[in-house]
Amino acid sequence: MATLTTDYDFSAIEPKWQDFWEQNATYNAKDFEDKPTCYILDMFPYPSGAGLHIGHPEGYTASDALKRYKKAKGFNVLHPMGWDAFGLPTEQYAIKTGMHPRDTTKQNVAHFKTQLRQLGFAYDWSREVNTTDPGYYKWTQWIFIQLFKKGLAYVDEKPVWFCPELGTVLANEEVLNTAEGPRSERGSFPVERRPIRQWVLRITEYGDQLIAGLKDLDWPDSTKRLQENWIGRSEGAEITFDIVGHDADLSVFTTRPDTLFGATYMVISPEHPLLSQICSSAQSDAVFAYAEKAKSKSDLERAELSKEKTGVWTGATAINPVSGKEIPIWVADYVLMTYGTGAIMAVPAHDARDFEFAKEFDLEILQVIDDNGHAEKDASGELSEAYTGPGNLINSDEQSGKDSESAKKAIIIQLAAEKRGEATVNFKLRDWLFSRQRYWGEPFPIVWVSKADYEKVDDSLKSIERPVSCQIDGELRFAVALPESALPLTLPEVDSYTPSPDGQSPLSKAEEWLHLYIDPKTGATSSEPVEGWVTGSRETNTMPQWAGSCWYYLRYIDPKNTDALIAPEKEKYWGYPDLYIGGAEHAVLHLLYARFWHHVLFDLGVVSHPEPFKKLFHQGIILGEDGEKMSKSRGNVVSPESIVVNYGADALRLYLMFLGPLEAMKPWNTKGIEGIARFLRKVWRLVVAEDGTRQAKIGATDQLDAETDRILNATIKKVSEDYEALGFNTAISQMMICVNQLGKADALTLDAIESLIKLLAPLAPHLAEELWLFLGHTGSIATAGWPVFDESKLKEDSIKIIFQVNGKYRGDAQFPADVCKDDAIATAKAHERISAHIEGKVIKREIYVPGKIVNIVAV
RNA sequence: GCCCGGGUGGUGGAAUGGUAGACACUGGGGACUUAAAAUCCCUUGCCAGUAAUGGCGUGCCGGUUCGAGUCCGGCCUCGGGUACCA
Repeated sequence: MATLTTDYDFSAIEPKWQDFWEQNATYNAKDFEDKPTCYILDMFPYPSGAGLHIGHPEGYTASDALKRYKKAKGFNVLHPMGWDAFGLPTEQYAIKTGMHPRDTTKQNVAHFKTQLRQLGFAYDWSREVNTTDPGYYKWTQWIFIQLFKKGLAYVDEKPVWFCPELGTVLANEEVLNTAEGPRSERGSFPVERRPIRQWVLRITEYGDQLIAGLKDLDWPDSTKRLQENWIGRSEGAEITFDIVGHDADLSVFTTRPDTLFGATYMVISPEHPLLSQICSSAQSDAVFAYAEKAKSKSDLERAELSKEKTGVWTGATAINPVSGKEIPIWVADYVLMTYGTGAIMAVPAHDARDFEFAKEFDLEILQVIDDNGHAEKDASGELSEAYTGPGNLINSDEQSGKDSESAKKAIIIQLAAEKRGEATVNFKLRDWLFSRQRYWGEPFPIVWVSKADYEKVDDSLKSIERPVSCQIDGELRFAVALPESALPLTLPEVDSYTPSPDGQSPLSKAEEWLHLYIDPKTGATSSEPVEGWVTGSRETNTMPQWAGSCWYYLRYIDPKNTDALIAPEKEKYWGYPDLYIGGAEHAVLHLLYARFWHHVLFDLGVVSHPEPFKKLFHQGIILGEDGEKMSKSRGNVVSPESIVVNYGADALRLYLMFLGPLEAMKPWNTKGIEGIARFLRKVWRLVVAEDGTRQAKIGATDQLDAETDRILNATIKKVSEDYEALGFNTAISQMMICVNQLGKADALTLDAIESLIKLLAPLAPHLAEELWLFLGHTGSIATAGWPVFDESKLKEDSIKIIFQVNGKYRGDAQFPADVCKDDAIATAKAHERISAHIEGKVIKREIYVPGKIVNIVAV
């Protein structure tokens, strides 16, 4: 099968080896093989119609190279690929063209796969997964049922972001705050708030575990911190205030119970349920008008327009539970209904927002924490800013004199005794809005039945501790899970993929699919009435795209299992991914959602480790040549395909890695690839002579000259270490140095050339395989092992010592490797330039760093 | 505002506290060639000098050190994330 070209002809070489790896299953993982395992995971792509972007091959080259390196080192490597194929663009295309999203997906996947192959990525395609495959989403639905039964899923009608253009609700995280107002992240369409019935997952119940689990993860610190901030755990207290003249009381959450004596007013959110009850008749018009205005604004708009604080007094007052003072209750939109209790105690002296508000409306500011001179004051000694630091309490009756920390505890204990408060923990993290009013997603395996029928349904199909109910078409309905035997619940065929303008999913029009009869004992379903069965209607929402991507890394381990999500013995053999490579744009959402599901699966006993991704690496973004983000509108997009045509996949791979550190954001530079192309031609010519025969100097000696030998061994060492640490850019530099040196040498050993080719193989696999074959080997270089360096060859027999005067370089000299301190210093002082610099000066110190430096300190 | 990253030649980037600029790209010069491509060699931080050499140089200011791109403190600036979370 050899193509004996005399020149480096990548277009002939590359497809041949791509076929070879696939046909020989060279890089397929083998379950239970008696070798150390290595599971390398890429973030799987959404197969869009546009095909691969230059950003995809960056991370994928790194993982492919690492995979080949690990394989050569003797690991049983699992490196799979799949498709995150549910999602909006495909569905938008379906709405426009009427083409079934399934068919579009099939085409796009085929295109992506071809492109990935052309780049030489040798995935284990026998383990390919596709989130839209019923055999896959059967288990996505299965996981949902487990969440449902554990009481971690519920339905809520609440104001959510709705995008009329996309016809669906969006999670808070999928909405961007732009100059034109809130817009959808995908497509940048206007979005609005609408109350719609939603499935929600109680991710907040895992808040503590998700924070605690971060501690042992080998992730970039910045990503861990990002998740930590996003979860936003804060410890504090819930405190109850009596309202004057009302039976109702008002609870607030605070992280600063130590400042309670300084609470001089309270604020409730405009959406607070108590608002209409407590506001006085005199104030009700003003309060109502204010609340209406606030409601029309979103959280994002409120924040945006928050240059000045606004608010209205409700006419009500509350009692400060420790000072007994009567304090006014205001309504203001700077207090969010979605965090804590939707109401706060305002301590203007020690909270920047409350301070600003108090100044605006001339409310009392009482300092209760001694700032020790840290806070700015005006001429009359009044605070001119809030002091938010800790300190000893003042103006706080019996608590005065205590420091913040002990006062917090003391006040909580006191309040708890009076049943007016308790220590609590709050999270910034909200429950996860888990439904979309779309067609192209996993259907919920849920049937809605009446209350009377619900009571007949077997417990195994229910969320027992927390029954899920809601109003559908004016009737109270209860959620029942389908039994496992009914999975997968597949998508029905529909006439139109267009969601209705009222926010109903296209599935709501699939009448035959929608209405059914269900056996209350087993959950079996039928489209015809059966004696003793009850009527029900299916859930018409579908799951968001995150669902399928939450657990795909598990399915690669056991992709075809029809009886379980994953077989326990395979799960134990492979464990979790040893390395997960993907963009930092998923630092919060995908990685948090997947961790949440994995924690739940761990609690269910499905997996044996609580955390899915022990080690995470973010590849950087490749910018356009103008240093800006690549985008069609800027016209700076580089297509991988055109590079492959002109330079070959090996050149593209090498160049992507040579651009800079993998984690860095770096601009593309088309000219730079010439250097890599030159390098590959040099490697080729180092082995293959112009007449197509082996270069005569290979094997012309059985001993390399010392310098070449040293550089070769140093290269094996550095390249191995760099691959291990994903430092591909410096590995390539070192291989260039090595190739330049091998080119200079008069005679080479065969072993030297073979070592170099092995080192290069992970990054330029096609070229390496071809040269390996050319040198007379049969079979893949993947099985040829990894070169080993000889430590003794790294030592130079003469070493260069740098001479400095006062820390400045002034010369150097060669010494035998075992030179002693006194000789080095004596030689330095005798050196022409050194003596010129120390002449007439007093030598104060002589520093000798063995084998490296002599520094003479002279004044 | 807060939280992360960065700032090194004309460019991408190298540098366990030890000669800053490895390795490349670009530019300049040369060899080979009828010519071009390819290839090879020299050169390429700035200033002064024919040169040897000297001075200056890793965003800015200061500190620690015999010695700082690297460690510490304070700024400036660019990029990303976040948005009143009590």
